[in-house]
Amino acid sequence: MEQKQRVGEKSPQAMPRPGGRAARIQAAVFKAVDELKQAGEELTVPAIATHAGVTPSTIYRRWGTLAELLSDVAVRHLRPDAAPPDSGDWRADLKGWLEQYAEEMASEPGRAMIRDVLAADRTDNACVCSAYTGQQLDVIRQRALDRGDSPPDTAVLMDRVVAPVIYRILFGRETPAGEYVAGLVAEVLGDGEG
Amino acid sequence: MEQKQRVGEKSPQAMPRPGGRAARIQAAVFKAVDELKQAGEELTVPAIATHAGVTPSTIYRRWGTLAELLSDVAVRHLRPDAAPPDSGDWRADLKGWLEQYAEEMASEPGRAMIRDVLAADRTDNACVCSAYTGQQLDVIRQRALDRGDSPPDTAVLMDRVVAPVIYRILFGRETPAGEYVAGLVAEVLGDGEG
DNA sequence: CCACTAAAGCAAATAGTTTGCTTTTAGAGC
DNA sequence: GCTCTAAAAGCAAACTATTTGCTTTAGTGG
Repeated sequence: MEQKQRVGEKSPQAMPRPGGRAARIQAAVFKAVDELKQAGEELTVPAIATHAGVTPSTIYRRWGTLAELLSDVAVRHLRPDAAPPDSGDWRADLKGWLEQYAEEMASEPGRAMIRDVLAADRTDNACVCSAYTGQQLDVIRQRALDRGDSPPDTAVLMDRVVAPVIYRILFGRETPAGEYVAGLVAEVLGDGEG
Repeated sequence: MEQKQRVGEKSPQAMPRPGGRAARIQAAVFKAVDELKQAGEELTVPAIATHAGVTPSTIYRRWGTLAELLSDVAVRHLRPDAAPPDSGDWRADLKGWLEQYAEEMASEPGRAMIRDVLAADRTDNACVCSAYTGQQLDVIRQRALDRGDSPPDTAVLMDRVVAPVIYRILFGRETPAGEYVAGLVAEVLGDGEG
């Protein structure tokens, strides 16, 4: 018989058997990570396992390493929960969105999440993460297109605006300020089209 | 007598007592890391210690964690060993330098080094790493200035050319190709001035 | 040359990880 | 709905890595 495969979610962390238990345990473990992080506890696999009411070996067998688990937790939080606000002025929306994005990513939790995503051996989470960003930009661009405007390509926005912000967060001594971010947007809008 | 402080190197890894032994052991450990990596061995602290003829506790006390050690090893390799070649045409030099930089960073060893640098808790190594890049760019810019030309600011080059390359390496599904890199340079040179 | 101290060695204790085996449970076919 | 199957969880015993207290070594300054 052929595969029926009605996968409930296409979330990170492929679940070859999407029955209730797998999901329940995954949720418990993710919650445990969040709660321990919140509480400022040491994030170790045994600690997470205990807090989640699960055996360490369960975590090791599902995720392999702590880094992979933390990476999955991070992408989860990096998934945007809403489309960028729509003010009717897509340039302003772009600027606003980027300012918020930069602030969020430059914050300590934000930086930690990026670090966690990148620390995993598996590279997919990083791609997913940047795909989320691209999708947000696409939403803003689509609104511009709908109004007959011609916004820069998503790839251009990623290169000119997202990449510099992330680069500075990862490699810079000080975190990118709002003024700097606004400058990036102004530039890409300024020379992308008259 | 005042401090004589003939510090052999001002390398990363502050050495409060620059006597011969500290340096010898550091070198032995770094070499051990390189050799084990080369040999495809599992990179663990005990393995490195054994290979370096040193106790694990020495490594733990000096570096704290494997991640910190690997980070220090990585910056060491990321330090440029020579100034960018000088062809007399700084635009060509810039393009050539970036192409080589991108290729090096996008290679498996290159990616691993960036990962290692970013994985450390201490954030200084990442800054040092980007400072190296800035210095290389400065050399090229200085040549342009010496000829009365007006190259883009280093910060602009970092944002427009280095950041996108690194972003794509870290977050992208496929590695930035030479054509793409050349395009970035062309753009920044194209609209930075005339 | 001696005293002083930072750093290394050593080894025991602790903590984290892996693994073989057993048990549970979701899903498929009847 | 009931059984069968196999993926995934539990358990516990190795195993490996990390931490730590104490001792020893070796640069540095007197």
